[in-house]
Amino acid sequence: MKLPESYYHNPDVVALSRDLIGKYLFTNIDGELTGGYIVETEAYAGVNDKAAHSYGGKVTPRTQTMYMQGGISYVYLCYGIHEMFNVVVSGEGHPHAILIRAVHPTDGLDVMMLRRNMEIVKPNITKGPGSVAKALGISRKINAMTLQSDVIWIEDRGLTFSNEEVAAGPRIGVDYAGNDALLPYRFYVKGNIYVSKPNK
DNA sequence: GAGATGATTAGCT
DNA sequence: GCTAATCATCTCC
Repeated sequence: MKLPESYYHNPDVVALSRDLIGKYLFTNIDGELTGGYIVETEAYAGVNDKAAHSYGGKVTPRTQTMYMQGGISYVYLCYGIHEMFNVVVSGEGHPHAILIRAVHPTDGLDVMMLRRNMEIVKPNITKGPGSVAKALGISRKINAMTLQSDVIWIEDRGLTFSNEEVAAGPRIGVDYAGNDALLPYRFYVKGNIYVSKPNK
């Protein structure tokens, strides 16, 4: 049921971001299975996107992961506190990535609560990219890991959302990117309680 | 080797 | 709504 390697080789990162809505993301870290279906994504489109780390074809020890063959993870630390999980897509040399911003949890809720230091399940348990990574146990240790592994993977369980249920809009937290900050590269399920920020 | 900064979040007002 | 927390990474010297 895992999405095949070829799924990630699509060079149209924006179309894939839309398609990932409703897919199931799972991790099996330290023997604890956690996961749920994706309700919010953002596309980061290669060398021409000012908001992407890879803008202008920049390659550094951190960003080299984005240039690898699609179908792997890209995990990195932001603000010294939050780790973010991205899916690398397209082919080698094309630094396209999709940031997973929110997940609707279905499995391992108790484990997520422990990781998040929560007593009860609240919507913000997997709301926002930093929260998703923490709840699912994602860390930089699994940077550049293939999504065909048994540690982290994405499944298609036949869940789909219609175009009426999915909205597109500008990305969050990329105001510095000038005109590119306005691109409708963010996709989310309207009204879902796990979606961050504007939600209508 | 030092200085600036960010795909953010939580907690308080 | 506002702001502190907090550090790997990048950019120059």
